[in-house]
Amino acid sequence: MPERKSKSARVTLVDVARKSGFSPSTVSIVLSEAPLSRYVAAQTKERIRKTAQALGYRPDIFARSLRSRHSNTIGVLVFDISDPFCVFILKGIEKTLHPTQYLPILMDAHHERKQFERYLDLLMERRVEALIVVANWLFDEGKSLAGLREKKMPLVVVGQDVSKKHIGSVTVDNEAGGYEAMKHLYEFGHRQIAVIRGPAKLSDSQLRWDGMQRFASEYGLRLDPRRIRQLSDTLDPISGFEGGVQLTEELIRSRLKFTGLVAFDDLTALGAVRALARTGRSAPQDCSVIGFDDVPLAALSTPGLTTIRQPMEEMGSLATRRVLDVLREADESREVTPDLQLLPPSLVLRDSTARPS
Amino acid sequence: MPERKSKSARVTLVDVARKSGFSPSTVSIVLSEAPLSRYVAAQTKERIRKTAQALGYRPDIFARSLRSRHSNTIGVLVFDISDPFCVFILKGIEKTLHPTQYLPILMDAHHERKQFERYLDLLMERRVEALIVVANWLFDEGKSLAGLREKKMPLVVVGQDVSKKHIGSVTVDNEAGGYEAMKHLYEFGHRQIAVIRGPAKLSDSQLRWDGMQRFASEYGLRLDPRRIRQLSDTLDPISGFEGGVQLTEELIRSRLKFTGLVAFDDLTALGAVRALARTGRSAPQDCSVIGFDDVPLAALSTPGLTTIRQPMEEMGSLATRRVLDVLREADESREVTPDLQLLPPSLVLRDSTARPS
DNA sequence: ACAGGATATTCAATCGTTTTAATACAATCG
DNA sequence: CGATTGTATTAAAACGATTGAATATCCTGT
Repeated sequence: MPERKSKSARVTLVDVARKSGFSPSTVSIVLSEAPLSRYVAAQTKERIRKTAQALGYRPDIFARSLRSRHSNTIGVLVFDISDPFCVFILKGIEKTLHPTQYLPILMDAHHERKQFERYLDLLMERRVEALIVVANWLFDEGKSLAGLREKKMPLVVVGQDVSKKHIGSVTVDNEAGGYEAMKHLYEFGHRQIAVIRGPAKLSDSQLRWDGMQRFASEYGLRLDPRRIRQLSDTLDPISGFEGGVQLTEELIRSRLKFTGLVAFDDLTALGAVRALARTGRSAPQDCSVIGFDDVPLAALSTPGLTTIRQPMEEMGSLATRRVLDVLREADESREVTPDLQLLPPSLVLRDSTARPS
Repeated sequence: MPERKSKSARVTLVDVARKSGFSPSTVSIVLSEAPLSRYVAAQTKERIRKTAQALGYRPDIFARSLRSRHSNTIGVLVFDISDPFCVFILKGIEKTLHPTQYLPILMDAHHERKQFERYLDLLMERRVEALIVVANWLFDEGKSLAGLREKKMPLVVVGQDVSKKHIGSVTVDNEAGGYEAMKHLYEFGHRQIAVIRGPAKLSDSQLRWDGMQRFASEYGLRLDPRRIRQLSDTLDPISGFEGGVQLTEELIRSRLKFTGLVAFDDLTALGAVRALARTGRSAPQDCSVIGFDDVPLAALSTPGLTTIRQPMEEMGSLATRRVLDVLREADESREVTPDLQLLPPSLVLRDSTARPS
């Protein structure tokens, strides 16, 4: 007599139990490697695993999560996935999460506040156990995020410093980066250096500028305010490029000589390169240009863009390890003081900078 | 006397039922807008919704999915998220899914076959109701994917044509694109045109080349085989750039004159631009260069890259609508013949092409 | 006055796990 | 020898929703 025909294709834990001759409890304990499995005879484990394999059993994650109160997922909320800045952070997150039990659930806020809130909500609904926010730009989502602290949801923001709101943050050391950028041009022999600062609302902008000023004062370099420009506060990530083009053209029209230019980021730098070309100049012959970030484009443009690299994959990885740490200490959760972690930038030398001619 | 203190913060459907004075069934029916809610008095609905709101009730998706057998998720498996080609396809998918009940779950195979299989598995485990595969490059995942057909899982591949395996596919019309690229250079007056074809293993390569040949034969243009090169079959998406540099340098060294170059894709084109620059030439003055794809970089490089645009967002959107259609017809699932849908490419004119001097 | 349909609500079973407490037996201890 | 401890397994109660069948009431037409 054939075994009773299963009406649905679904193989359940009870099926495995029946077939293997043990109770559902035991099967569950073995297959989910619960603490109690310490007491299960090796032989039993073996047999259960074999039959599970043979039947092609796959646990139902919904039933499992419902009962165990664990979703085994971590929410990743990114501000704009089309910003090349994000992608390698995501890679870092993913690689770090890969060997763990956790699965990342990725949401893209498309740079819109409403979307951000909505997806944040959706992630809560999906019962993620922790949250990583990848924010290249940030308005004042602090409010939405602060609410999470009360729910004891582990949270780290990467790319922006919100440690003042007692939210764990991972960023590059922007101040050091600004310092390095300026230093690089200075060491090549540039003395008349223009700067395109980032949007005022972005904390990165000030920090990078601080670094440049620190270098200038340490080395007795004068940064003429007339050679300093600032990007406007638009939110579009691409606007850095347009801004770079315009502000560089302005600088050129001002007739004030400059042999080097520190751009806020790579997109701005590419804009500068474009502006130089439009006016019959070129980098680095007529003006050295250095960017910030080291987005993938930087290596592919001509000339290859010299830039200050953010260790993006490492940033993603670090952020991930932080939330994992919190998750592990679950109950004893010592309420680890959420603080800022800075990663060092590094200079990537390509072809857009050279000695002044 | 205060109401009984809830021991957990969790508000459940039963709580709403108690508080509103209706049974859990009714509450469920109302809040999930089940068919039966047609019969529920408007007043009742109102009251239930109000108390749910007041209590801050959020349904438990695990319980819900467990019982209803619906995950309300759609898997999106991308080959390599750092390929700029993908990003806008993802945007298209997301935007199309946004107004629906479905949530995309994104996985990145990191260009590795093993990862691909693993994530495919994970998505099945998560009980996604449909699958969209975003494949810029594709080995022969046909096998893994064919298995899905048997499980009646709606599936569409975007970016590669696997319609021969009876798998729904959405791609750009590569043949037409190749035709257009060649036509553009021809109309500018170029007659000595070099071509860097794509890797042999990529079906795109042949199709684009077919289109170029068709144009050539229609217009009596001779494509000298000595001006034709082909990228090697490496899998790294960035390799297009390196390949572009090398093959263009080869072409230049060959002393064979060419005033225009059709590159396989934008990265290859950027490589060509780099090679020209290295040898003291420049686009478009010494040689017009046209790419394919219109990745974000294309607009930001200097010179801006003339290219054949793939309507990426539209491709993502179309793919999504296709799986949604299948999901809607759930039971009557007429087993819609999975076939290929082609979207038209378009010429984007920038600064890397011009009349020959 | 009653069958039968439409409206409005509820009962109770169920989805597939995990987990707590219980059972059964063997070994060890004082 | 009774009590304790440690192994090995299981029974049964959750987890929080959905759903098919059942109940109850109200119309409406004949």
